[in-house]
Amino acid sequence: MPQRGRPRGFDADEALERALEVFWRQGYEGASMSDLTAAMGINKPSLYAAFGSKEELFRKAVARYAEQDMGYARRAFAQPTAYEVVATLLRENVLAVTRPDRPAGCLSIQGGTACSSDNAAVAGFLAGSRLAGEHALADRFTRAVAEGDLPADADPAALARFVMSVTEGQAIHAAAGVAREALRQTAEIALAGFAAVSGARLPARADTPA
Amino acid sequence: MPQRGRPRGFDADEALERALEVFWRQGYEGASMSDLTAAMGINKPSLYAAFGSKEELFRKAVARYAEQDMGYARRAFAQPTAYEVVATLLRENVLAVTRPDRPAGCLSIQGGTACSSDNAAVAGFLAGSRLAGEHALADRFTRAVAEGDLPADADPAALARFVMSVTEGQAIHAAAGVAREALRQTAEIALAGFAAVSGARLPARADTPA
DNA sequence: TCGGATCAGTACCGCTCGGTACACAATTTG
DNA sequence: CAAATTGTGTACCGAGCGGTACTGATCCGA
Repeated sequence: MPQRGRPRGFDADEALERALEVFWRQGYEGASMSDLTAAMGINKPSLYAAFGSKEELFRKAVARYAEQDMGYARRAFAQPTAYEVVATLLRENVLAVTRPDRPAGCLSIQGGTACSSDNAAVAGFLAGSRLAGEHALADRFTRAVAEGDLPADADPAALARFVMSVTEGQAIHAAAGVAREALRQTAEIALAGFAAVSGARLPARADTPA
Repeated sequence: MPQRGRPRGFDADEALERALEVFWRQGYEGASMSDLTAAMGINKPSLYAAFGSKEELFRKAVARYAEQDMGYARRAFAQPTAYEVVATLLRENVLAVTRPDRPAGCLSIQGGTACSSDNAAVAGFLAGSRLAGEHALADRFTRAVAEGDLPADADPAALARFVMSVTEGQAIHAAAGVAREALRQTAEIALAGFAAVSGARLPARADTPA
């Protein structure tokens, strides 16, 4: 479709990226429209024309986040065994929540776990998307049981809940300023614990780094 | 000291309790002064006279929370062995974050992990108090190494970080509505993982419930 | 070159925020 | 009783909130 009217004077993708970082650092309620427009380099009417409302902007930011910052989760799910799925998930999560070029922690939690009653939908939306990820991990574990790299009596949902609890706790630690190397240690403890408790089949060659 | 002037028309302790619950459910920024005064049953000037400011009220609420809702942590630290410390901590944490008579989750996280730049001190204060608890757990593990119920090569700080990550993740799960029984499973997985990885000396009689 | 369409910028909307001035009520002390 | 002291309730403060009306500027197709 050919363009009609005056062309947009800013890159919507880049503006969304800036908004994402503000939401990540300050949370949904803590990010004011002034904070957002200042970071995005546009005025409010442009923001509303391009993104609809503050809440729609937030949801689009979360979608962008899921695509470009949670990609490691999809890579993890594609690993051949449950052990490697968890190893990838835990280790990549440490990197993701401590990237020097991004805010610390995870948007899904920093965005807001508690909100005023007006914005309860935002907290609910974030909680729901985290639980959806957990459900996907449980499904992956169910497949692992079928494929024999988890024992038949393993509880996929409970194991997934354990792994996600660790990653969420790590995200909170990162947001509190805990260093990447410290979180790496924790991830290895959690991984070894997962292996011991789940009875997961281990990979042939040890891949625990020195 | 004898009373002078008009006596206070409300119970400050009970009012603080109501404020605590509002902060717990809605977070520091999500709780407006109107929300607070409505729940406390007093007017704003009374609140300011009795508690100073919104932030001071919050800090007092957190102190009260630490005393009456985190008591299980002190009980846990008093257990005779590292294994029992962790078992108590994880199991009692599940109960604490899913009490039917309280908001779901944990005030220290629901209070706010991310804030507007004006309120950054609040998020920092909460993060600091969580890390202080973790440090206390690490110290308890150091003692356990000395007492021989953790092996000499155990890393107290890393183990403490692991345990706290799990409890924080569980708190987030609870706030998202995950049921107590589900979190109990997760706690048992984490406990068994801790035992396996740390090499903690197990208690003589198995105390894993059916 | 002109009309329709879309975007940008200013200036504003009603509302709520955290916080307070002030008059009045209730109590103790003399 | 009066004076001193402290809490209560109303009514208000300046500031910032999320969101928008409106005026120009800038593009396209005819």
